[in-house]
Amino acid sequence: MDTAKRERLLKAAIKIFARDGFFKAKVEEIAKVAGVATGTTYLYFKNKDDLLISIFEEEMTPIIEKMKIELEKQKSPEDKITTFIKRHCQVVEKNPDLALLLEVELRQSNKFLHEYKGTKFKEYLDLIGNAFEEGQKTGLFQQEVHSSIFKQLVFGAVDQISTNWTLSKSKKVKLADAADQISRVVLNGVKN
Amino acid sequence: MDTAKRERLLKAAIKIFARDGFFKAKVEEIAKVAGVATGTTYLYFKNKDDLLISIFEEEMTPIIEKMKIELEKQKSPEDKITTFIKRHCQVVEKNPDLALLLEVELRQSNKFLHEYKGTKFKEYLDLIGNAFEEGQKTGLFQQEVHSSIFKQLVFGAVDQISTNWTLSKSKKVKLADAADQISRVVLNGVKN
DNA sequence: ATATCATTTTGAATGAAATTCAAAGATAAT
DNA sequence: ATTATCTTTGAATTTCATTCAAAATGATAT
Repeated sequence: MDTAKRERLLKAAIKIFARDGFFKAKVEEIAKVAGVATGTTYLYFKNKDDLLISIFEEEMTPIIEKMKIELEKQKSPEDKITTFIKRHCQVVEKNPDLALLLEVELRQSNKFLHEYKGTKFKEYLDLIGNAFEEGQKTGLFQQEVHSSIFKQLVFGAVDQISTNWTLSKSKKVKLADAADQISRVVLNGVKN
Repeated sequence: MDTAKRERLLKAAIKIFARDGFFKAKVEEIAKVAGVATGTTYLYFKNKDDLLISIFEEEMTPIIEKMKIELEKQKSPEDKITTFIKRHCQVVEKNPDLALLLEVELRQSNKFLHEYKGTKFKEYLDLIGNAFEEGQKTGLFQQEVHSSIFKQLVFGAVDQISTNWTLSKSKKVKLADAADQISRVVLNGVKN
């Protein structure tokens, strides 16, 4: 098992999937970009789907870990939520190819790879949910809003805005500004 | 141009796309369900992507029209936004197959994401954006939040929550309750 | 260093599905 | 009824994902 070759294939796949979309992307081209023959791809990955799943597994894990560490540094639930939104946007800004892929394929995953992907994505969402519940316990946030609604509301908002930013050509709006506005609205919206 | 035949193809496509997913669905089977030969599909639609985009266009148009009429009845910007969220959720609840198709499969189409970005979707988003700007003018809503951020925030939140509801098996949470909570958070979040 | 065996890589062959298009069928006009 | 035009057909073509027999590379023993 040549780890470097596997890594080259993963990076090439991120690039090509982001550019062409998962279904239009040609395995032949991913192999070419990685500098191997078409068939070699199938020595390192079961098939095209497995290539996508491996990207989730291997690229998402460290991102979630870093996010967890960052949130633990924040003392107040408010700061945790602000930090989550800000850092999510920073990750998107820094890895537009990966972001586009995760953003767009996530829904498909929700449908087809539900069993596999469920835990990883849930883990990410729960970072928001847990911070919110903590804030509810201390009386900072309203009791009337359910945490499972709040976490999806925040993720949905951030995801929509950052996906749109990634796809837009101009990039005249800074994503960090958008992050500030999202934080302002959602926190103001649930504070007592 | 045989309108009835075109309509039969569209309805067949909604059925088969919803059952098998866009990429697993075979054009041959859509044609069979519609009672025409495979090639006939290509006389009415440019290709498989165009079939999906046409579903979006033609099913979305009456939905947007009804939403517009409903919003015009509301006097305050606040009521317009609450109504938008509530009615979006009602439409999703009433047409789960179509909703799933628009929410999940549409995003898989490269054409939709990169090339199409149609006016229809913008039109829908602007219903939120316009209500928000109206509220800003009358001093009801904060000036610091930009309408293009607000409209995407609201749509992203509603879409995330309703997509998740559609995909979830249990359906124990009522989507109408979720809609109330979303309205509460986003309006409370931007009010002066 | 050479022969033998094992592992990895290759890219042409296979199969499945989207798309095309020449021929067949239907409709209208004279 | 015959010719011209327009529509539909489905087999042929094209485009990929995936497979696999052969070639290349590497490891081990003599």
